[in-house]
Amino acid sequence: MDDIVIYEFKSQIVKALANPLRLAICAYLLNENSPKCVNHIAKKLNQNQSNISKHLSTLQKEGIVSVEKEANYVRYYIQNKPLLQCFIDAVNGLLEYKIKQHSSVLESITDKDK
Amino acid sequence: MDDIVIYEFKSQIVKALANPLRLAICAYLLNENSPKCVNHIAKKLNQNQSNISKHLSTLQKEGIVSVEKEANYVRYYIQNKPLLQCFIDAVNGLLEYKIKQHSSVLESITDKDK
DNA sequence: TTGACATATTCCAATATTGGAATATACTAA
DNA sequence: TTAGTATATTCCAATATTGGAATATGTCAA
Repeated sequence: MDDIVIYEFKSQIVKALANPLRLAICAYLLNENSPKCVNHIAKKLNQNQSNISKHLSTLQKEGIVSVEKEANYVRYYIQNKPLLQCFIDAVNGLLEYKIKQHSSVLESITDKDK
Repeated sequence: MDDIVIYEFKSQIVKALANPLRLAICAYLLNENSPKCVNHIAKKLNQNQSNISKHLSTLQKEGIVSVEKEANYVRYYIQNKPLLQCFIDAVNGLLEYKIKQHSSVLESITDKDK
């Protein structure tokens, strides 16, 4: 198709989620029912503060997380939990499917040995 | 969390989809009801053959597409259409949501001018 | 004001991604 | 065999991503 531009925008969203640490941050915030501050998340994920801050910033740029400021704390939360959960579920499904394929290939190989 | 390894695997799947051209390829194959060969896809998307071939290869590595060979043609198709459609739907939702946020911010700015 | 703390940003080097061009491989038909 | 076609791979330079270290910014409390 010619509307490659729209895929550019879509890929920006996907790219924001295409990183193990950012996926871990999302998974953590999805499971919590209150906004969490940067240091808290950093400690939970055993990462340094500046790195987590940067990753949260890229998630925020794509509208995936948002912030709530109080005193000198900045607390992050998932903007649209149901939507992000759909995304995560789809990824989990794709991973499961990929693993199943792998194992069925392995089985067909070992079956031939019989 | 400590199981960063699992997020590594998940991010590999997401990365395979984190590219505008690969999203366009997926969208195209999702809408078709028969496998398509490399040159065909390349022409449809107005891209050169080697580039499309490489992108298809990265999609295949993550189990997103698969091939069917006949003569000197290699035809690609989406492995699990419902799952990939879920992924695409989630991304579309996230993009719509982001755009809505943007426009509501813009509205609140113009409202203040009144 | 000052010091202490939370967060953001900059700098930088290592690594990964990207796409075009050229080349290699594979299959078919004559 | 050869030529022709489809696809895959290699090479390479440009660009993007990544994370740590250092620094900057912002807020509070004394």
